[in-house]
Amino acid sequence: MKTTATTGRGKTRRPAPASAAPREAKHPLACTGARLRRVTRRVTAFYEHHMRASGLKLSQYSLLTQLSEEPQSLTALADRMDLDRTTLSRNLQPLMEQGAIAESAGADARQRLFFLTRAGVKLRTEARKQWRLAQLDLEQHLDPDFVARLHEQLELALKRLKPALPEDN
Amino acid sequence: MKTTATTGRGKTRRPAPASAAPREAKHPLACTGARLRRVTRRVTAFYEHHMRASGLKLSQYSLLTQLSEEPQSLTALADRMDLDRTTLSRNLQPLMEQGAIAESAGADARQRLFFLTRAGVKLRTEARKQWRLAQLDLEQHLDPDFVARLHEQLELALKRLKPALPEDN
DNA sequence: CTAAACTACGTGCATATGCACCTATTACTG
DNA sequence: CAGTAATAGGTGCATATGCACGTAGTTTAG
Repeated sequence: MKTTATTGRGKTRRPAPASAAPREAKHPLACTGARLRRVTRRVTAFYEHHMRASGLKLSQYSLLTQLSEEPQSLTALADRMDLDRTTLSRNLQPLMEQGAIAESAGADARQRLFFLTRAGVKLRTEARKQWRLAQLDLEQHLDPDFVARLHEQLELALKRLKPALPEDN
Repeated sequence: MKTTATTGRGKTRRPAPASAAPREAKHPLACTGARLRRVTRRVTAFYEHHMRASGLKLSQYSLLTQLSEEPQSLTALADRMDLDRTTLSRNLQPLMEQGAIAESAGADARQRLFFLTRAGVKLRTEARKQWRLAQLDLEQHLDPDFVARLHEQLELALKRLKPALPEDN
């Protein structure tokens, strides 16, 4: 196998082929998804670092926070968080085993309503301190206004993508 | 097993306990991490939907793209993508089994240099068409300028967070 | 030159994420 | 009311993600 077959130095930054679509005349059409994923990885690491002491992952803290507002069914929570039902179901397990979250039957025999136990409330309250430090530290690194603008953009993106992929099938 | 015992009245949705949250006068100090993760989930789903036909996940396409520039070692690639080395190592496996990526020894006996095989190049070329449609569709949903601004912000965030968590230990 | 330090990578474990497919209830319909 | 559609969840499978810890090759201190 020729190791360098396809390599051939690709640094010749093309001088705009003048033939491309108008949209790309401006930007190189980079992958938004990959960028988002990458930034999310780094930012997540940032939070995890701070929240380590709390014994909660960022995702778990988020879950507790969502449930702290009111008991919710799996589907409702999944919709609210843009999470797959089955993912959410499994994400809840460690927290249930840990006794932070419990479930009760809903009006519907199929439904399971999840809610924070007393221990869960306490756990979240403690973790919130760490989360707060993480958030403040992040805003210090990124600049508070920058973060505020980013939040607006993220919210807007969510709104605009909502109808884009409602429920495929 | 029904754990409903302790629950009793699960439907007593408490009327918003007059929450004491006067702290954040300016903004509600929302979680940037959770928002990013949520948007990333939705955007990822958007891409996956389009790329389905290619047989590649967005993450795999990203990997192939990174490697298409030049063969790289695990660590180098991991650094470049803000990915944990071990995560990257495992993400490469399906692509290697699939024959899209292969490895060769580097100058250093410890190192493994990964590169696209001929099949990998082809696979990526094909997938790129789908990716392109996804990207264009996304930009149509979000507005191209919006996306451009978002990219700038994400890049800036990366830059500003770079020194924040170099290599913990 | 040898032992410690460093570097590149791997394994086991735990969680995160979503799809295809399956079961149990409930709602709807003729 | 039987039969079907719609709803709420679950399981198995595959990938994604990162940490703690372990191993082998490399560099460096003495």
